[in-house]
Parts: sequence; C-alpha cells; structure tokens
Amino acid sequence: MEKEVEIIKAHGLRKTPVRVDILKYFSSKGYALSQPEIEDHFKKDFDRVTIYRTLHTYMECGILHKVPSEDGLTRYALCQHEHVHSEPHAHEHIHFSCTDCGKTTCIDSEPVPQVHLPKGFKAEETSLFVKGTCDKCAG
Amino acid sequence: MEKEVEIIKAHGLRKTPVRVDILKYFSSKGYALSQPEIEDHFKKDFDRVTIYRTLHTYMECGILHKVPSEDGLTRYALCQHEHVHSEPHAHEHIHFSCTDCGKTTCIDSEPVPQVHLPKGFKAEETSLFVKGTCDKCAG
DNA sequence: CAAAAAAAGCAACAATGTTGCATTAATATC
DNA sequence: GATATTAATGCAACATTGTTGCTTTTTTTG
Ligand SMILES: [Mn+2]
Ligand SMILES: [Mn+2]
Ligand SMILES: [Zn+2]
Ligand SMILES: [Zn+2]
Repeated sequence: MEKEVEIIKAHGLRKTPVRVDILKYFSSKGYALSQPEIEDHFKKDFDRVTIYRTLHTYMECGILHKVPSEDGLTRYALCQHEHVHSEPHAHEHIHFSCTDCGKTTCIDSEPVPQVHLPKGFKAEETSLFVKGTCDKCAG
Repeated sequence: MEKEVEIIKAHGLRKTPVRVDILKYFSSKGYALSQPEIEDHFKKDFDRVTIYRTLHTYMECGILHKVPSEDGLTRYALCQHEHVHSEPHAHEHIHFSCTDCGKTTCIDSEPVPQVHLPKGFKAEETSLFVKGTCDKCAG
C-alpha cells in the first residue's frame, strides 16, 4: 500500500482522492504550506470547503500541525513520526522561516532548549520560531 | 503630558481619540489583545477600519507588535521600551500563553536561549512561545 | 483663525472561515 | 460483486476579517 494511503488508513479515515493528493503534495514539498498555496494548487480538482475540511481532519488526527507565523498566514506542516499515532500529540520542535526563499520548515533534529521563566510561571509546551537563512539559501 | 500622548507624539503621530484610547486600553490590560477583543470594546466609539488602521500604524511605529498564536487569532501587545523609538525594532522576548486564563503575556525579564541549528542554517531572530500556567493562575 | 495635512468614517469588495444539507463515494457485509 | 451503511464531497449561504478609495472631519501649524 502507498505510504499516503497507509497513513490515512492508520488514522481510521477513508481513502479519498483529496486526502491522498493533499498528503502527497505535502510530502513532495517538504515545507510548511499555507492555505492559499494548497487551495490554489487544488482548486481545479476539489472544492474549497473540501480542502478546508481535509486540513481540519488532518489536524485533528495529528497528521498535520499548524505552524505559527508573523505574517498572519496560517501554515500547515506534516508531522514527522516514525510511528503512526491515531491521537494528536505535542510538537516540540523548531520552526525555521527563511527570509530569503520564504519557506518555513520543521527542524526535528535539534532539541528545543530549556527556558527559564519568572517565578510562578510553569511551562508545559515550548515552541521555537527562528527566522534566518536556510541551508539551501546559504553561501 | 499623559504617557499615552507622549508615546503618540514621540512617533510623530497626531493625537486623536482612537489612538489615545487604544493605547490606554493596552496599558490597562497588560496582556496581548486580539483584534476582536479590541474591536468589540471600541465598536460603539470607533469605526472598524479606523481601529484596523490604528493597529497598523502602531505596528509600523513599533508601539505594538504581533504575537503569534496557534489559534489563528492575531494578537497585539505593547512594546516595552525604556527608550522611545520612532523605528520598528526586533523583539527577542518570550511570549507566554496561559492555558488556564487564556491570557498571552510578553516576558522581557528572561533571556531567549541560544538555539542550535543544523549545518547551513543561520539564525537572525528567535522567538519563543511557551504554553503553560501563569503566575496568577498557579497554586 | 485660516490653511495645510492627516486621520476618520463609510461604502465596497476580497479573502478566509464555517455550517447545513442534499448528493455521491467508500467501506463493510452478505 | 451487489447492496446496505456510513462517511465524505460539493454547493449554497453566511460570518468574520482584511483591505482600499474617497469624502468629510479633525488636528496641527503659522
Ligand atoms: Mn508531529
Ligand atoms: Mn518592543
Ligand atoms: Zn531559504
Ligand atoms: Zn493564567
């Protein structure tokens, strides 16, 4: 079975064209995609609402997660797990946004550093957003 | 001269009712405010577009900055400077979102830790978003 | 106070988010 | 493989937010 179909099935979802295609699109791109990017790419094939609901479903399942951004555009990125969950889970990884190519990527290889907070504050989840130049744009 | 008026003047802006009121509102609240919160509070007094443009102006001047959030709601927070700038500037501070009271606050007292990135990536600006329990909700 | 410049208000439209519901497609079962 | 069951899609419709142009009003300057 295809990787994408496997993921869909593993979450108890039905295999449908939108779902397979959107998942493939994410895999092929490898960086965070904004709602307009996704919509524009698929609008000839699928309804706007269907795309919206697919993203929603994928979020709930933990297949995608939202990537915060300063520009107000919601972005989505694939969750990288070795194991497939059916439950959503925490995402403690770095989000990197390249000021040159504009692409936002998830960096799982480096740990999120421990944060020291003022007295009384208790951290549960930390997310780190870094702007700069990515490896492909360097040099 | 009032503190709010002083800030407005220092940025070469004209003193108008919306500007003073919105600035006072931010000061009184002390945490990040979403666009709907601000709009709802002032809609009886000012036009939606005027509020929108005021926030926009304050962002450009560096009086307010955007606070990223996972819920998709844009939030704005006062920039804390000892000195008053006329230029926008970088904001390297922690944003803390309390899962209990829902309030998002800027934490300037603690440093943003150094992040280690994979080879080829160069960090220019780091922003840290922490979810957890705030000092007021602890205990 | 008058002139000049800037901001506010209003209308209008674009983009995105969101729901209900009838139709269609995907799976389970025979 | 046909059929029943259940879920997903498409479409219409509406809500919210973002954004612009332009006219009127307000603020500042002299
Ligand atoms: Mn993940
Ligand atoms: Mn600041
Ligand atoms: Zn890049
Ligand atoms: Zn709290």
